[in-house]
Amino acid sequence: MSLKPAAVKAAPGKPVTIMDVAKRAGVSKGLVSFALNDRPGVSPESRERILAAARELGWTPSLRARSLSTKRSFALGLVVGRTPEMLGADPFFPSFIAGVESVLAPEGRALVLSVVPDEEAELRTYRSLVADGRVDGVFLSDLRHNDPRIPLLMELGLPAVTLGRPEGLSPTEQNPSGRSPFPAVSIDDTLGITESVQYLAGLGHRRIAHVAGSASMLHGSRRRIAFDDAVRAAGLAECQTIETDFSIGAGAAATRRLLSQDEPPSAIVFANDPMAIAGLGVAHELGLTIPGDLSITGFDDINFARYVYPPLTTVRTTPAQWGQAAARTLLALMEHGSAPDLDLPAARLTVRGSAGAPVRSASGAASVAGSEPSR
Amino acid sequence: MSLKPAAVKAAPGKPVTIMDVAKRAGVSKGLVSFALNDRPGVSPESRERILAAARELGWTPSLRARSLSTKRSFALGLVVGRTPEMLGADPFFPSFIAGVESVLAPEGRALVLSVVPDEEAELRTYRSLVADGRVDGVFLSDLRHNDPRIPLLMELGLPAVTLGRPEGLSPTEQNPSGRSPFPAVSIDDTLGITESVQYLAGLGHRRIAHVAGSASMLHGSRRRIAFDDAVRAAGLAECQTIETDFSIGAGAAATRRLLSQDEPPSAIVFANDPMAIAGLGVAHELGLTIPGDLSITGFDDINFARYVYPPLTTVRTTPAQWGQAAARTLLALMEHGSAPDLDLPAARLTVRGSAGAPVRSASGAASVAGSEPSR
DNA sequence: TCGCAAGCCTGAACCGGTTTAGAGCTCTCA
DNA sequence: TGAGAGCTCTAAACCGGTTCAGGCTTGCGA
Repeated sequence: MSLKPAAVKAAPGKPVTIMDVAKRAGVSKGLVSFALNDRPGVSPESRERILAAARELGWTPSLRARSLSTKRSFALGLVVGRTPEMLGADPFFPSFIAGVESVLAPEGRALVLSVVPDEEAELRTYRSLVADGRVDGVFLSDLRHNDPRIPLLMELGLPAVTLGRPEGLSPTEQNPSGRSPFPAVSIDDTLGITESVQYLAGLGHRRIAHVAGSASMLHGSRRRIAFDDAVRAAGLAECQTIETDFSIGAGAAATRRLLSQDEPPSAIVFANDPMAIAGLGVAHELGLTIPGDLSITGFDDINFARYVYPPLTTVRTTPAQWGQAAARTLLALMEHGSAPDLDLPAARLTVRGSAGAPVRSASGAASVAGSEPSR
Repeated sequence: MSLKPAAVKAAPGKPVTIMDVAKRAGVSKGLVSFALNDRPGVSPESRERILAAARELGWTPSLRARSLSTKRSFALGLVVGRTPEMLGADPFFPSFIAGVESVLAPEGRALVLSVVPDEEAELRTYRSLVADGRVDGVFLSDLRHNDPRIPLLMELGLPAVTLGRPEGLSPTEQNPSGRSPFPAVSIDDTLGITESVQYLAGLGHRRIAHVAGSASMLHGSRRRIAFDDAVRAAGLAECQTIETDFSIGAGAAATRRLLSQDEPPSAIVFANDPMAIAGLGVAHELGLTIPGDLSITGFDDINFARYVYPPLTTVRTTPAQWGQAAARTLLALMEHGSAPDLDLPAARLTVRGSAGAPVRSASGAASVAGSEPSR
């Protein structure tokens, strides 16, 4: 009885099917299916015989056939609505995807990725993913106010997990409560902003500016609100906020604008690291010393943050863990029909060198023109 | 005759199938299939009637059923063998993927993405993608010497496109010529390195170092050879090369090592931008002025390059266009069974501020303090 | 007028699984 | 002893397309 190992598929002629296994085990193909999906109604002996036959033949059920009869695709989708530049600048997605993959791969699930430039293409993509039955569920990132994707996914009946808790959905006929029906996996990012402001205020900064992300994005406006709250709590005068689109270029432009004012801020809180790094560059270009003349904090703790000069004081997030948690939640949702919301540990401030005590504490900003103030 | 637009699927009950269309058009389902895939043997009238029926019912053929009977998946795969950190630091893949997507989406093809940490997982992933019939072809990036993926893909019979021309395959039984059977889409990256060295030499640099990528990667060793050649052509003494793994951290460490020598280089050519940016940080930290005390060039022209200080002189590559070209080539390969190699325009040097004339031309390292040379 | 080819079309097999109705058997309990 | 329950298992339908063998018309040349 030569038990050939699975690897020996020998004849490249025809792939082995469930029928081959059934014949070899001397049962019907239906029973093979039952055994494989370990469902009740198969005697232990038969089950063993069937599994052995499958092993010997090196048989794996055809995903395609399974897909057709079960109407599932065993794949999850991620649609990223960003321009290539925005995507490239921000390491969030690569890390997030790596986290997702680390959960999906062992489960035999694949990830279908789409990158689309605008909202119209984004919605169209969800529609076609569903129409083609490409995916069984999707990840929803970069939540926006009154996000059109949520009613769309409800309409399409596609399971989803949101990265963060959606808010500001206007109630619709289908969704009178205005609440998202999808589980949310969230990381509190307000604490990091709060800590940043507290830290800066504690160092003696009185004029702190905020280079915010797009207010149409939930995390953009949330961080902005956290900033305002923290500023108020710290008893600082009103502090300036500039809204951007989260892009590097916008971060540079905002920094330039802030620093060219009569009374420039002595510290800037950036809503993400790429903008903070651009801000660092602008400050250097203007001849400012960091953190002497200007303190800078970022958000995300991207890989670069540690290696720019001075190393960026920033808020550390963990996109890979977020990806893992989101993937697990989505799988659970699909398996049990529901899954609880999940809150990951809040993002905390990581202190490095880009923020420090201002050279002159409160009075006025150091003169900007010449690089060296007095000395 | 109410022609309901496709969008009106009304009854969410049962999805429309090819049978519904056949009935409505008064033909057999076989003929519908023929008409849809416009194959000969369908009269113009029938074809028109069938397409109209399909339109009226808003019918799209089921991808799953098509997959089962045609044994195709209408999806392409990309397996990225990088750690999350490496992936996140380098915007190559996001841009590349965006380019790929821009070609795939209109064709109704999807992209299946896998991120794996090591070579073993990488090879396993290709195997399971094929076993599951998830993809009809794959992109092969980050080519290595004697790349094990090439014989594997040949064995699996999976169409592929290589990013760059593979070399150094040892001949095997199946592949006695040792040549890759897959079309290659390449960008000459040696010109950029050559230009970098020429540019630096032209500015008066005599001691130019190279922080190279991993020599096990084809582009790593190719850039290194280009560097050596260019150095020789410029008549410079032997120049130092440090091999790294392309990571930011390694770039920083290499820079530190180079600059701590008795006779440090006056210019460093980095094999990618993340390392160059880290180099910039180290130089600043050591109190060096750039480009007065140290000139730096990078490779790739990532988004950050323009916004660091000083803006990075680097070699511009176009990953998105590479992605487009690779996707088109892969589609052509799958359609016609073969596709020609394609060479994209060579990457060229983009001059910004991070490289300049050394403060003191040849003799020794310049004094570090002042930033303005003479003017 | 017949034979034959070409064009159009149908019916059925097929892809490789899942699922369901029900057959056959054994066991239990009245 | 016989009805009914419970278990194991089979056969066949089904998912929704593609593909192929062959049937029916029609037209043309012999």
